[in-house]
Amino acid sequence: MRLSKKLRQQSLKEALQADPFLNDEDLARRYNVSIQTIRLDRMELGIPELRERIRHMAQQQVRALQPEEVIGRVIELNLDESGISVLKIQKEHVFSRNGIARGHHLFAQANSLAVAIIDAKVVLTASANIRFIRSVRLGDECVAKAKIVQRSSHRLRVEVETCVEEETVFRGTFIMVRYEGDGEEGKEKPDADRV
Amino acid sequence: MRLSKKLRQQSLKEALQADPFLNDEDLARRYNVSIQTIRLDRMELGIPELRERIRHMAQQQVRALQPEEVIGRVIELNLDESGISVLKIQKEHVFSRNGIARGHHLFAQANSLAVAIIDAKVVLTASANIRFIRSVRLGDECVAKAKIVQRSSHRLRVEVETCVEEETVFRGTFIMVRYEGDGEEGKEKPDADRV
DNA sequence: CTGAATTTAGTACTAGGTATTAGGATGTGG
DNA sequence: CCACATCCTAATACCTAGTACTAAATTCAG
Repeated sequence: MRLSKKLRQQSLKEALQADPFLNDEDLARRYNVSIQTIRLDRMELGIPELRERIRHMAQQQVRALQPEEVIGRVIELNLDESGISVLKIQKEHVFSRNGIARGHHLFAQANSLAVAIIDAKVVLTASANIRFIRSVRLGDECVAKAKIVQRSSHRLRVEVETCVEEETVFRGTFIMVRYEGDGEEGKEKPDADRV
Repeated sequence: MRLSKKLRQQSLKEALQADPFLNDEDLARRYNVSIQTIRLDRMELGIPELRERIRHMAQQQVRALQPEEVIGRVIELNLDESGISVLKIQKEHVFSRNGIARGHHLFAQANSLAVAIIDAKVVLTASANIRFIRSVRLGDECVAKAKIVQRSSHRLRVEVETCVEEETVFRGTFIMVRYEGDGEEGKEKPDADRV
């Protein structure tokens, strides 16, 4: 038997969520209705046509593809001194069950900022000591401030503190290693203490 | 002046790499040639039409969207005991300049595994102490082993060691907090020590 | 100047639609 | 049972962004 309009539209919505690559013809076959019916349904549900849906996905892809040199957006940078980056917590950063950000995203913001403020060809993290002080939630704007607090020839200590509206949510100390990489950039691991 | 065929095709390739959303008409205007010329160029360069390009990108997007409950693939799991996950280092995990994996991806693998092995409604990371022992490179298979080494009512210590072919590349100790979340799942932060 | 390479024009056809009009089927209240 | 509404389908014209193909015009190089 054919589904009622309501059920069909409900199902249609879910089907397209699961597989946005279905065209109207596929859908018409699936629900045993005419293409026109499917089109009316899409109208009523406000679902754009296949090509628009695909285009939309591809556009997000552009953003997702960006090799995320730094996680978050750098808003201040004093090379070899300090830097600030901002990360807005989106759906993809949180546990779906409770809307709390996964720790590694805060870590990633801090870690990549620590890398970014150091002026060298190659910068790697050797170790880190971190604390997640308060939970961060969907929609929060995390402002990470990084500062170099100690440096020797190629070893640096960077402290990062991340706040959401003046409240500290994360603190970490990163030991970073830098190499000028003069002529040996692509070579194999020179020793230890890298990532 | 108009570019030579060779130069135009070179430039075309780069332009589409930078912005795959350009259609033939846009390109024809850009290079002051006819649409047909652009189409010949695409043929010769083996560049598919706009819609195919977009479709391709969107398909990758599907994979990228997967909410990555655990970073890496879990291959063994003894709930409330231990677990193992494997992460193959891909292009998107490494610094393009040297092919070395960014630290936060190793951290993410370890952290999400630490979350996964704990049997509770809500599990958060309170703090962590980590060391990046050796650099990990493009193509490496990182095998992370996590073990709960200490537990009290809602606080657990998890140790994670990640190896690439028997060689330890990462070690971390994570202090995790669990909540059974009985009836208060969606509520605001109950206290501190969360992420 | 000639011949090849290059560019352009034009036609027929395609997928996957939009937008619109109109007609048929089905159901429901009076 | 009729009337009206809802729902579904059909048909047409049009759109974009192409492919595939033929043919003519232009440009360049020897």
